[in-house]
Amino acid sequence: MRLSRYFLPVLKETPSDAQIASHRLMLRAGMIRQQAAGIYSWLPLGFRVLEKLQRIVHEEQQRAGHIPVLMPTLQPAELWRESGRFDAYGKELLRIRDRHDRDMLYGPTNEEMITDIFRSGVSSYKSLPMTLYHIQWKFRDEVRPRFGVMRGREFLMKDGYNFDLTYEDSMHAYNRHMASYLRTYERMGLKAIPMRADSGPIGGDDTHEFLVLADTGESEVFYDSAVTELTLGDRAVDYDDRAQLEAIKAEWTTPYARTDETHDAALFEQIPEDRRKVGRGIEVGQIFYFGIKYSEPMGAMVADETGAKVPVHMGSHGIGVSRLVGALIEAHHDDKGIKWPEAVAPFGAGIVNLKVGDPDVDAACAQIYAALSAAGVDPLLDDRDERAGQKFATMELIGLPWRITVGPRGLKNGVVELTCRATGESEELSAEAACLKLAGIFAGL
RNA sequence: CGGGGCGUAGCGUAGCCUGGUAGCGCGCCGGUUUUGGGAACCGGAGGCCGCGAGUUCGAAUCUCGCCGCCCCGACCA
Repeated sequence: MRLSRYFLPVLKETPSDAQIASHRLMLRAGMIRQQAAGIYSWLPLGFRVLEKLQRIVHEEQQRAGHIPVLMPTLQPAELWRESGRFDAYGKELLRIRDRHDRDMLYGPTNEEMITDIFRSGVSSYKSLPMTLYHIQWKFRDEVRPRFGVMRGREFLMKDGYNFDLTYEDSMHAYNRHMASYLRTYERMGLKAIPMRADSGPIGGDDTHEFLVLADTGESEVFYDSAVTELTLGDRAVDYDDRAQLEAIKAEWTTPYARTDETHDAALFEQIPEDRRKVGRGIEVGQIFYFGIKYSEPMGAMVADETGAKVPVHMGSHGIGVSRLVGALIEAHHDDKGIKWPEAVAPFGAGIVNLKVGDPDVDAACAQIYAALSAAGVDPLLDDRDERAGQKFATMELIGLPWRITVGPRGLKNGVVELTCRATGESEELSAEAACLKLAGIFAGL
């Protein structure tokens, strides 16, 4: 993309109603624009990040064998009356009436609807196990939205629902989600720690939430630092291997890690003192097992081997996709701006043309642009007629992981400058070498 | 939902107390000089001062009502 043809409304000054870093930076980098309290438009740069996150989530879900669907944002109240939640949910549920005076709602979650879909299409245990998921906008009419997209009223979420014949099968689905979530966050460049959690209004027995450590997090967290050392790395995960998934779950959930809701001071004290950590975290996902809470009242039954109709065991599992954008920035920024991990950066590299109009510089930039595009780096070329300082500041603000600076001075010596946003380190090398290096870095993503 | 605060140009703000031509910085447009870290100068465009009533000769300013937004707390993915 060429910056001169793009829409990137960056702000030099910070809008007054943004308190935390991610909110400030998202507004300043022209990623979002607020339309009402807790409701945002996603401008081109922000939309790119959101799409990259969605792609990773889709890939990892499908790798785990989960099946994508798409359910509507608006739901009929009838389904929620069946489960009893239409009246039980409280004011966070946005209720709407259509022209025929029918009660509708803007879905904050989809347990009822997915259960309805399941019961109308599945009647035998032979169809199990099955996990359906979608990525869709949700709405919770929070009393007090804040922190930009981290706690908006409208938010994009991946929510998945598993259907299994037995408790054991359902726990396998739980572990599958645990492992796939770990992979998902790791791919995004985040360290998310599963913590034992409260089940809240969705209800359920077994549940973990995934928290990204950040000073601005909304929850206080207590953990054994050993858990932050864990990494899935290149490990081959076989989602059908129950023993392996059980082991992964044990590995991540054995070290103490809890939010203040479930914190147990006595247990915490048993951790060696140098590993005992207290901090704050941003919740970016949660997995639940809730058994037959919905399948029984809503009649989601299958015939088992004996022909008896039994309610299916279910769980639901969410990843806060739009919130992740904020969490990523909280985890990766400095006083100059955002520092995107390569896998989720809106563009892989920025090419700064220091002398627009100079035939040699223009030609070199075009060449680099073509090479990076061909290599899948997805570059952003700053071909505006602006001063160097302004271009550098923009690149740093929007946080592209790599910057290639091309000017007459360097070209005279046959070099360009390659700068890493994360470390701030620069090196001079030929344009070809710079492109080759970036191609290598992005090849694995 | 309790407490506090704020709505003035795209963004940040002054003016409001004490009523009388709506100002500044950034950004934007044109020009000249500049050009490897947010340039300088000259010229310019852009405001129903959140909305509605009231008081007054006269309201951004005072009064009342409404709407919107933000912060702290409770709540929450």
